[in-house]
Amino acid sequence: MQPTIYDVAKKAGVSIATVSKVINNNGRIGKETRKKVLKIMEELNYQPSVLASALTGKRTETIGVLIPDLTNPFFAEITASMEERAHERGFSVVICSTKDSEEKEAKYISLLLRKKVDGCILASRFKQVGLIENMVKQGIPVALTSQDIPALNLNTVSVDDYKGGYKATAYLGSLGHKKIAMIAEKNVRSSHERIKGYVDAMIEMDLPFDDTLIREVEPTVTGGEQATEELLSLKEPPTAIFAGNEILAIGVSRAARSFQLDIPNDFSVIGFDNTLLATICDPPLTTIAQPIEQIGKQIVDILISEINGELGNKQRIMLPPELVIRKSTKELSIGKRLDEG
Amino acid sequence: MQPTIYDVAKKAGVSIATVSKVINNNGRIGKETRKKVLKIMEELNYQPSVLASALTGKRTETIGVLIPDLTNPFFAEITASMEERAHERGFSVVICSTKDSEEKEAKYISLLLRKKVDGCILASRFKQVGLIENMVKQGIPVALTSQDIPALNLNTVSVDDYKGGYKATAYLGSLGHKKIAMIAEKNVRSSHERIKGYVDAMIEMDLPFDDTLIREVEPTVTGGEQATEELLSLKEPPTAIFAGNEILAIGVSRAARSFQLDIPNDFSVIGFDNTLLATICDPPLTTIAQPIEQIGKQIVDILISEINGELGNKQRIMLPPELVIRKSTKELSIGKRLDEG
DNA sequence: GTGAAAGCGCTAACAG
DNA sequence: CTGTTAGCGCTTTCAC
Repeated sequence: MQPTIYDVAKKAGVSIATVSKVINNNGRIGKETRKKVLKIMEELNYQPSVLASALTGKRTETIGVLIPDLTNPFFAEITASMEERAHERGFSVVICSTKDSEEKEAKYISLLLRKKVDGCILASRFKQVGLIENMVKQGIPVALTSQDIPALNLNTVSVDDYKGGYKATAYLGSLGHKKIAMIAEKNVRSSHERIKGYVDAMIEMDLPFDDTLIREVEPTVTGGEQATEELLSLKEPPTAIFAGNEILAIGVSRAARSFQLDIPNDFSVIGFDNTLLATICDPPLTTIAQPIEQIGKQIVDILISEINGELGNKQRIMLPPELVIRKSTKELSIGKRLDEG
Repeated sequence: MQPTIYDVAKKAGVSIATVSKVINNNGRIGKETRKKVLKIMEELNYQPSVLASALTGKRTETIGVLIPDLTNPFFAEITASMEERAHERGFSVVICSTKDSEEKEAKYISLLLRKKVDGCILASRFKQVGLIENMVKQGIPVALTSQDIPALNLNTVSVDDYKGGYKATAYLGSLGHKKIAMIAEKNVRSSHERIKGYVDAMIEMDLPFDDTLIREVEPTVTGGEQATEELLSLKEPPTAIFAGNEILAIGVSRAARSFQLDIPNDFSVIGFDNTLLATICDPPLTTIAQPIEQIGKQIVDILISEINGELGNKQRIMLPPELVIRKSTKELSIGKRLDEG
């Protein structure tokens, strides 16, 4: 159906070797010959088969990307960034949503192996370290993003979650808030780091806190909502909450509103990630921005470097998070401060 | 690096033909032999190369998906649904974001052709009909979603945009709103259909309207915001707006609020799509739901049927949209009705 | 039941 | 400069 190199060769009256050379722009080819071959390729709308090419030892120009869930704006955005960069670099990406299922992780890794992808990016929350080791052993380049597995020596690009947690909390403190709570996603390494940042900032600011102020929940709107309701029902409720991501932050806002609290006048919320959601919700969220674009771009670049064998030793890059101030945070009003006296 | 069929054959003491047969579960193979080969494959962690297999005429088990933009929740959600279904059916997907660029459309189509994908899904806003015809001519199965190109006889799954527009408008009317405006996305076929639905509903309800009540804008929050500001500045401003999608609807809400209008008490908004955004914004949006899951699933199923040659003639499926009532719409208050006399 | 061998479309020496 | 040829890893007749 689709023309092959033979069709081009025959029609151009040359050998397939010659055609191959003009395709790959190598070897010495006469100017006229090249022009003729090019013309025929055009006429036939010939597209060289990446399959056949890869079979002879070249690359498939494909990288596999495993993410937990495309419908989560954070992953959608980072995937978009990886996809864009990969295409710029001549690679395409095959996306696999693991849904946090170990079964799917295994299935997709095997799938990617069979398809002979040139490399793999595991974005966040990949569970089975053994599978990763297996790939590495088979010689396929692997890179991690938004998660670090210190036990493995792998290329990694992630944001400094600890610093992000610290910054968020410190900012709330700088606004005069004393009672600051944190709602974090459960069972995720990066979330633990954010909590550590929160804790250290609280200690450093000499602000009292205890376990009741730290909630680990499912990363859903209702998760954030319920935790907030509980927190606001405390005898001494927090005046500000640091939410570990923006889905949670939206839950926080919703609960606060149901308690008749005006954001940011009565109550402040800060999120984490800086996805579309932060700009879209009302009021727009103050948040700790991850450089999503840059993370995606850089992880792809590093993976491709490794594929090209250009990498000496593994890269471990930690990008700084940044505070983005919008409308969901405000100085604690004098009245409130006096209340807390 | 990775083991091949030869490695397995040698270690198992059989020929590669035999191994091939056990892989594909065809031909007659002795029970013992099969067991032994299977065991060796396991030991070697052998993954048959899809490349080599495809080169002999089998499928690549890959489908290409072209969408405008992954960071748009609607496309992210539909992509997620397609990806999930494709994997269930044994296919993987390579994602290409066209960013509405004709250059990228052409580049990605060519890429997918070179990779020998088994088929292609074009999701919305694909511009160059010629490119599609080309693929079809080369024998590549193509399916369309969220867009119909009546000139081409292609498999299509989309929502009934006309009916959706009609329903949205009729619902607003049923709430007592008389002055209903529409803000739609520019230059998109499906958007035009939604407008038609709006117009027909207005006429049928005998509600007055003219061109000033219909705005076509860029599909951004600010697009929706500005249009709404203009509409609300009219001598007789609308009491309800039908937004062509949820990004626009969020812009509408924002502008309404800046006009000191309370949603839904003073002002109603209805959106279209029913993405995450509708549930997340405040108040949650009443909207016309597209069956996103189903669209994604069905388009994949149809494409695979065509790949398998199981399809007699092309399918053109139009799914019904559904009204989802949330908190952004409300009966027009008596006061307002009297005002309007 | 099993294996030998041709061929899928292309690349990479190696000749000429 | 251009062509011949031997694979790449696998499938598929066709013999045995």
